[in-house]
This record gives sequence, C-alpha cells and structure tokens, in this order.
Amino acid sequence: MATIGDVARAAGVSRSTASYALSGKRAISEEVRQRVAEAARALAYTPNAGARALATSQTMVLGLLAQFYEDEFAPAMMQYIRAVSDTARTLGYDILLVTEADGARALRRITDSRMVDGVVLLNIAEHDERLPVLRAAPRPGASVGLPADCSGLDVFDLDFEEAGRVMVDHLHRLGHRELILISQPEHVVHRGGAYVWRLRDAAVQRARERGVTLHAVYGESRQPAVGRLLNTLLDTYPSATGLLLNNEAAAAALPSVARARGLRVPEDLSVIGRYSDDFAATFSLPYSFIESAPDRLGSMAVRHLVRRVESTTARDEPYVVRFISPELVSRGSTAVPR
Amino acid sequence: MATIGDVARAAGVSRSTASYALSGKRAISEEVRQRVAEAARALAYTPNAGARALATSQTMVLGLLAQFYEDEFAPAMMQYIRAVSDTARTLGYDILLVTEADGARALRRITDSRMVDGVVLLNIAEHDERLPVLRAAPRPGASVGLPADCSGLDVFDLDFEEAGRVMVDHLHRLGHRELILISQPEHVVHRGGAYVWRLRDAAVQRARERGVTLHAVYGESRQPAVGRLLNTLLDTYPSATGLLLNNEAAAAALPSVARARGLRVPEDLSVIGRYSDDFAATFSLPYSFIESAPDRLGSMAVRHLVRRVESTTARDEPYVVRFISPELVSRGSTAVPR
DNA sequence: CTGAAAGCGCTTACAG
DNA sequence: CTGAAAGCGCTTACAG
Repeated sequence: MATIGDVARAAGVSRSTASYALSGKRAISEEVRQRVAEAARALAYTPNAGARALATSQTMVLGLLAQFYEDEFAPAMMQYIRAVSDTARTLGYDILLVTEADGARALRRITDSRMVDGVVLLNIAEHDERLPVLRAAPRPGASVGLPADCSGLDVFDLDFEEAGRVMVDHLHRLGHRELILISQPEHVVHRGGAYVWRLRDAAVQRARERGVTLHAVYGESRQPAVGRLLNTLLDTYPSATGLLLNNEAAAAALPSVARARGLRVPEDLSVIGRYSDDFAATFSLPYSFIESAPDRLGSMAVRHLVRRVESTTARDEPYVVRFISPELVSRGSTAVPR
Repeated sequence: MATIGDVARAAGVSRSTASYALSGKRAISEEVRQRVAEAARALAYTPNAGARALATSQTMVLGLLAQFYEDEFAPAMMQYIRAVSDTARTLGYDILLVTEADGARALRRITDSRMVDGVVLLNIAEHDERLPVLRAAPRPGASVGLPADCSGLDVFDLDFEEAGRVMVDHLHRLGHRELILISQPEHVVHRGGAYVWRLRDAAVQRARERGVTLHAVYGESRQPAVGRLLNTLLDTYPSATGLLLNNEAAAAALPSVARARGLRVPEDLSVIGRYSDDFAATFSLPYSFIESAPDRLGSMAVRHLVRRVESTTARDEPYVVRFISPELVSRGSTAVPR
C-alpha cells in the first residue's frame, strides 16, 4: 500500500507538502497541488487510519454500546443502531459496535485505548453502570434514554410522561372512562427501564385528574405469556373500552388475540400503542400509536456528540437533556366508546 | 492518559522492558515483571490502539458489512450481527459496523485505510459488487451467503438446496401430494438473493421426482400484501395440503390468516417454514421449520476469518465454502394430509 | 535478563 | 509557497 512518502516522491515534493496539498490545510501552488493529487490517485493512496489517529488524536470512529437482554423483545433495537450508524457516516464517522454483556468494561476499553472519539449509549438504565465509567472517560458521550443522573453526558429521549398523558387525554376526550394500560414487564423496571414508570405514573395521574379509571398492569415480553395476559385482562375488565400499550410484544400479539375473541377495533375497543413506524410496518399493526422515533433520537444523539467532539467550544458547553414530544400517529383505532 | 513511557519511568525500567514485561514476549525477571505490572495498574495504563496498530499492523478490529434494503423484512439481520459481534469479542476483536448503502466503497475505505484486519460480508448477492473489491483488498474476508464466484473469500451458508429437499421429502413421506411453496419476492432474486432459487429449484425438482405437485410462487415482503397473497393462494389451490415458506414475512403473517380462515394447522394444512429459532420466538410462530442458524453461520465466519488473519500458514490456505446442513425443528405443524 | 534505537505512517509547528 | 524535523505511542530487531 502506498504511503504519503510514496506520493511525495512520485510528485517530487516533500512529505509535508504532500500532506498539506491533500488536506488543503495551507496554501499550495496550484501546480504542486495537482501533481500531488495525480500521484495520490495513480498510487491509489489511502491514509493509514492508525497513523493518522496517532498524529491527530482523532479516530473518526464513534463507539455504539448496545445492551441486549435475554428477556427482551429485540426487534426494536435495530432501528436505533441504523439511525446512529447512518448519521455517523453522513458526518464522516464510522461505528464501533459493542454488544458485550459487560458494558462498563467495554466502554472503558474503547475509550481508554482511544479507539473512539465519542460514545453513544443505547438502552440506558436508570442507574446505568456505564455512566460512572463514561464520566471518568477521556471521551464524551451521549445516551438515548434518560438516566436518573444526567450529569456528564448529553441525553435524548422521548417524553414518556407526556406520552402517557396524550394517550389518556385522547381517549378521555372521545368519552372513554375505563382504560387498561399494559406496560413492559416489571423486571424491566427493576433493571432500570425508567421509561416504563415514567409513562405509567403520568398516565395514572392524568387519569385520576380526568376521573378516568385506569387499570395499569405490567405485561410480559414473550409469547405465549403475553397473549394469555391480554385475554386475562380483557376478561377481567370487560367494561374497559380502551387499551394503552407501552409494550411492543403486547402490541404485536394483540391482532391475533382480538381476532380470536371476535373483538373489533375500534368499535369494541379503542387501542393506542407506543412504538415506531417501522415496528408497526414489520408487524403490520393497525393501531394508532405514539411514535417512539428511534431514527430521530439516534440521529440527534450522534449530531450532538459529533459537535462536542469536533468543536473545542462545544466541548465545554453544558450538557443537554432533550425530549422529543410524543406524536400521536392516527391509524383509526380509536373511536367513541361502545 | 498514561503511556508506556510513564509506566517504564514509574517502574524504573526502559520502555522496551516495560513493553516486554506487559506482553510477556520475552523472558523478564519476576521482580521487574511485578514492578511493571504494578506501575501499569497504578497508572491505569491502557495501550493506545492507534499506536499499537501502527507498530504491529494489526487493529484487532473486524469490519462487518451489512446491507439494508427498503423492501426487506428487517428483523432477521440483527441476529447475524449479534452472532458476529459476540464471537469476535470472544476472540479479542471489536466490530466496525458499516451500513453504508454503497458497500463496495465502504469496503475499500475500511480495508485500504487499514482500519480492520478482516471483513465479514452479510446479505451477499449472487454477483455482489463488494466481491471484486474484497479480492483486491489487502485484508481477508468471509461471507455469510453464497455468491456465484466464491474465489478469494471464505463462504458460509445454509444448504438451501438440501433445505428444499428436506421440506418436500418430509411432507411427501407423510402422504402429501400437493404443496405450495412461497419464496421471497422475485425482486430479491433479481437483486441476487441466490438462496431463493436455490431452495426453490431443489424443491421443484425433488417434487417432480416424488410425483408431488408443487405450486412455487414468489411472495411479498410486507403487509398487507403478503396477507392477501396467502389468502389468494389458499383459495387458488384448495386441494393443496402443505405449505412451505421460504419467506419470513409470510411466516409471520400466516397465524392471523389461518385463524381468520378457520384453518387448523396441521389438521387442515401442514406447514414448514425456514427461519431461525429466535425469529420464531419473536413472532411466536407455531410451525415446524428449517433452522436458518444465523448464530452458527455468523460464528463460523468469524472464526475462520480470525484464523486466517492470525496465522501466517492459514493465510494462504485454500478458501473454503462451507454449508450448514438444514435441521428440521419439529413444532408439530405437519401431519398426515386431511 | 535488559536497554538504546529504529521504525510504523501520519500531521504540524518551525524555519526559510 | 515549500522543506526538514519532531512527535504521536507503541513494538521489536539489534546489541550487550
């Protein structure tokens, strides 16, 4: 493989001149610039990334830390990964994907060894063990998801409280007075999935304010348990007219449960989910839903991170916590109660 | 961040001794070894990855090239990515994930710049434009999926021909004489998805040999089209007693279609799918299926790649093409025809 | 068993 | 506008 030295020799200039001609970081006579460009082209010169990283302390790589849990409904994760990866590439960065079970250790490894210029944390927990590591790390980070302590990183998340209120308000306005809310399984809360209780608590409170009866339960994340649960709930609360789903697996299972029970949506039951448009397409879910916007969140996280990485002034700006407002996408699955 | 020089100074030895003490690559007195280890620990020393890569020409990073297509059923991809990532980490490698639309260009970029020691290609097409780039690249590669020309890389795939035969034979043995095979959409074939016609052609031929009528059609990849297609086919071939699915979206859509038609499986219809165990769990598919084994394939690809990367003898061994034998996982969805 | 030195391939002040 | 040189942080022959 050709080095900058080969290019310089071929162009008849010094290595520094070749470097400057290629980077454009100082004035170069047009003639020399062309000779260097031509030599680089002819030799198919590509800078050695390691050497450049060593010289500049920049790798043009971002770490992406994804956590996987056995008991979790996986299809949602891919969209965040794609959003982060695509946005990063647009900005000139590659992605080092880390799926190690011990996220804290992995984070330390890739930042301490200077493999990455910054880091995006996915699937963040309320008291995420990666956070102290990130705060002590020599590289900045951003998270998708809201931890209890947001110091030392930029945070991006859906406004789950508002999402809960929007769900309740929407059905209340249509005249519903008894609703069921199925959240993620309780162990997701124990693991630190704050978005579960954030939506739930806000929905419960809003329901109380509106005089709406809300049966808030924790769900399951797998079939057939989640299907059974849906049936049990519909049996237990026959007078409930609306179903709120902060649980992807439950949403994916609902169509077949509804069909089996001969339950028409929205005539017999109004339904609002919380997932992404892409998820709805994959599972062909015919329900109105709060868009969880993984693409927007992933993209925002990367853009902010890159800004912090690249600008010396941005590096020391205060950290931000940014919420996306929930958008209710109508698919016609809500109506005046029966 | 501490450098090897800092460690050496703290331990009162030269940098080379510190390096050797840490790597164990030459004999070191136990006392010095301990002093160096202690100094490294105290200073939280982590080698700079770029510097090490420059000195050793090894990055300990593997590239993972994933292609995404708009018209594709995405959930399957994640399992390959996880398998590759987890296996790589086990072997001491990190993963550079590239999702760029222009895969050939991306491949050239990461290999020419020496960002990676080797490369895994996912979602490979029959005449994949990344292949010539890989053959010319200074780094070895492995693919999951079988291209037309396997020269210059290691290839791993499910034996889709055998899968087609196993499906037909299984139902033939039970007494079925008329079957429907739903493949991926035809545009997947046009794009170079050879596994589609590999399974299809083998199934067609085996059916002919066995005297079985096989209606082989291309499917859809999205709802609601795929649901409509299922209904149309079941209407068109009412005497067919078995359904073979080489199409994830169709498999995911079948339960609700069957329920809507009051169709019992396997009493009225025997069904065999082709997907992974994980996919079956996610969509709670109650059908017997040929395991597509993304974890095994991803893991094999990485192991072979790493062997080639690390061993000078393996580097020049002939390239391999390895097929996984299809395993029929019984879920009780096949029976003697009605 | 240990050290001084060269070299990996870049970038960027320093000097002219 | 251009070049010679230093330096980024490692590893590894070379020498003793």
